[in-house]
Amino acid sequence: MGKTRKALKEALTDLILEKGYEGVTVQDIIDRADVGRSTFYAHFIDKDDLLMAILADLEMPGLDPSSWKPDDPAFGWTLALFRHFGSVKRLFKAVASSQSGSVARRETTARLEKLAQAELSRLKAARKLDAFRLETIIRFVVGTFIGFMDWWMREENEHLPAEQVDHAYRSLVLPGLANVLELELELPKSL
Amino acid sequence: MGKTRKALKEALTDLILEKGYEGVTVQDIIDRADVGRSTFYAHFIDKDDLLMAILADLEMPGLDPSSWKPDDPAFGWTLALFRHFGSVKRLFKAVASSQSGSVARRETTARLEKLAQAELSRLKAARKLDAFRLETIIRFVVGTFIGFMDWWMREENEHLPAEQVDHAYRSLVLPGLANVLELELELPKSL
DNA sequence: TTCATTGTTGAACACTGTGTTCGGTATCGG
DNA sequence: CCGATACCGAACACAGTGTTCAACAATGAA
Repeated sequence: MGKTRKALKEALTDLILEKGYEGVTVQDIIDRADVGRSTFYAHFIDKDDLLMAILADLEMPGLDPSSWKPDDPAFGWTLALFRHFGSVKRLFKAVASSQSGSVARRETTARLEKLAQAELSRLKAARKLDAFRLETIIRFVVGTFIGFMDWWMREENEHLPAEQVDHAYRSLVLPGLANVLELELELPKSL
Repeated sequence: MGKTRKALKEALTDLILEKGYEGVTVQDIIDRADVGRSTFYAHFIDKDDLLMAILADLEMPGLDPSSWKPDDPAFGWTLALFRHFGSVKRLFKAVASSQSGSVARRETTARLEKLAQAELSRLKAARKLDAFRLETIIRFVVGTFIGFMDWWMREENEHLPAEQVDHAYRSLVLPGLANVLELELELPKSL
């Protein structure tokens, strides 16, 4: 299992939440994990590498597009995503919040873009739109999703249930999608 | 006028565009600006301070809420904003893109949030919504705006006219606003 | 038990970058 | 010409990174 690796991951996770990714030094990490300096470098190339290892623990199970049915509601999986990230809040905050290294954030964004990509082709949106417009839309869907996650992870909003966050997300984002995709989507009212 | 200050600002602007904010060292800056090390620190506290000085050159003239009329169209100022940032593209890319220090980005976000704040109170949205919902909406408006700027500033999209970017922005963002604010807005179709 | 393997340790080191200090030089208005 | 101000650059102390190495500990198979 790797006791040392685990200790290092937990140490970095804690430290990021305490003082932000940039502010954490390798010395801080090995002190917290009670591990020798050379041991750190025996396991990870550098701080970024350790962060990516933590990111790997943030898998998105059951959210792969292959399980979607053709007649599922459009973007019906957003609630599942919010729920999942909510259940590993600590990890997500450490790894993908604006406080963290941009490496991990880019990785997360890239993964979500694949999801959105798959969804749009399932909806046959590609028929009406060129690649350029598709990319714009994907960036919009993912950018706003991460924006909402950031906002949710702020201390004042942590207590909100995933349902409410998802509802807010859908109220603000789906109307725009319906507009440009010329689709009828079930729109949540108000906020 | 400050010849040295100007040289330093231009040096950092260039260097950020070449290799990203994080990758630029003080040594790089003073070499490029052809300025002594101690001179740098005589003018600026550190790299972040210099970045903030560049940010100050990115003023948003004529975009202050005090000039708005009560019957202006809702969010009618977005095009002016896109145009303005487009006209100082280099500066904006250096200072507020995802490549740059998060300090300047936060500053920019904060300024835009004030704009959005003012717009929402002009629209009397505050009557229907509590502070919590208002904040959510403001974050949405500003987050998406910066997202579109980021996307516009990418090399492949640089050539796009501000009008097209604004149109895409409005098509995707305004419908959501109309939905939650229960307002009728002029919605641009398609993309 | 013995032995080899594998993981761990911490000190020492070279290196890069930061921010300060200080004596000396250039420039320019009055 | 004087003096103020701006600039220069070498030297320094400091913090952090990533590497190396000889020694030590733990484990498990024969």
